[in-house]
Amino acid sequence: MSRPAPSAPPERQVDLIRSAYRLFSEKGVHGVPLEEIAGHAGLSKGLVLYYFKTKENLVLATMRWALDVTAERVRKAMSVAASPEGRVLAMIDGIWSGAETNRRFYLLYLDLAGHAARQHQFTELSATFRALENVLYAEVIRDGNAVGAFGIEDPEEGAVALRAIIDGLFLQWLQEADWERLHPWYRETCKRAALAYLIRTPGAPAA
Amino acid sequence: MSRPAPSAPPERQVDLIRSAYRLFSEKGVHGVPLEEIAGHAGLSKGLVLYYFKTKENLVLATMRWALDVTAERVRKAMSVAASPEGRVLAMIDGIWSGAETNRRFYLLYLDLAGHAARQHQFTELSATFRALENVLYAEVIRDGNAVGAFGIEDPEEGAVALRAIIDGLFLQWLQEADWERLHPWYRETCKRAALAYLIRTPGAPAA
DNA sequence: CGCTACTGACCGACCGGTTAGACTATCGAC
DNA sequence: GTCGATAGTCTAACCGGTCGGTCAGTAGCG
Repeated sequence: MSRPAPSAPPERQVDLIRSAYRLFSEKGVHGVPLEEIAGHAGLSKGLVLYYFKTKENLVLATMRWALDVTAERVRKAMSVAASPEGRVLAMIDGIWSGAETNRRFYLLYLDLAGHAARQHQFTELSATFRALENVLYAEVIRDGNAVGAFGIEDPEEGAVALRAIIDGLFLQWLQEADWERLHPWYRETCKRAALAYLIRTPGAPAA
Repeated sequence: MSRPAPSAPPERQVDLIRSAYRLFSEKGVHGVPLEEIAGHAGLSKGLVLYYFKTKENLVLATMRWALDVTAERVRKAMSVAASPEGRVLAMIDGIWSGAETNRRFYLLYLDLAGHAARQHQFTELSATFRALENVLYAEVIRDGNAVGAFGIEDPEEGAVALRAIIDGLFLQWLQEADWERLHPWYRETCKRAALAYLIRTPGAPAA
């Protein structure tokens, strides 16, 4: 009754990953027993191990999934605008899409960073993700340079710095007690800081 | 013999905190049992609970201690230089003091951020620390504005952004597989990014 | 004697992982 | 067409290790 027709098998794995994602970001990876993840998805603990073999695998899969979804969201947000400044602003709007979503993702991302610094399984995962994102950022910067809007000598380094501004603001924002109210302020601060960094000669438009 | 003359009582607590600090940053707060911390300091587990009552208290005390020590180090580093640019550079040199030290501190700081976002005990601690640091940053920016070296409208916001650059670079650096080699590069990138953000009109000295 | 520092044995909860088996579902053999 | 056989999905009960915390008690010291 509770599980009438066994739907498509891969379906269940995604259910588990989704409920793991939510719980991990709420309580931290170490704070969530497998039983809770399974229960939250209406399944039994044994099934989690059946599909993922170990908890670490589940964590890995969950992070991969979250990274993919988020990267895709950002990529989509960037593709609309035309001018370099516009693309940066659109990108930042896309990244700071909503308090709840951002909080969930970045809390998990924090866990990932901690794991990446200590276990090479996670190091690879985070390196891949960062490399992908940084290519995007560098692209935007290169475009901006080409039109004369930005003046960044080394676009690769610029990408790292731009990313630092974003990540660093998220890191601070996460620790705010009233993060929900402050979300818009951090988003706008992010825009201002990013443009202040990228645009070397203010007031001078295209070349 | 092993504990001949009971030295000053607070001595032992600092021993425990120091060994906790080292182990927490190596393996993460959840990865270190009390017994290991005590053993590492040549004491028994019971004593840890005797002094700190709970593990959470020990974690709190350890983070407080690490924050204090680090803040003091940064404060000292800033006080030497004269020009605004010089102070910023000295500050960044002071912050990026060494790969080992930085890694230890920031890995613990990452844990703190995660806890701060979920438990209000830690929220307060991190808020206090951030407030203190941001006052320092804002001060430097205000000084730079006054001499015409910087062009930041809102020094408070500038402090948050400056901090974001630093934290964000640390966050990325931590996840690098070869963090030891890359430490100098990140430090210099930090300087360039900070100055690029702070100095609005390059080439234009004092007002 | 009483106080503080300290230990080691112990307890109970928690949790990742194992296992035996139930319940289909598909498919070939007759 | 139906009857095993085999495979895939899923559960519930269980196991064993780990770890925070308790406690009874010892040792030195004023």
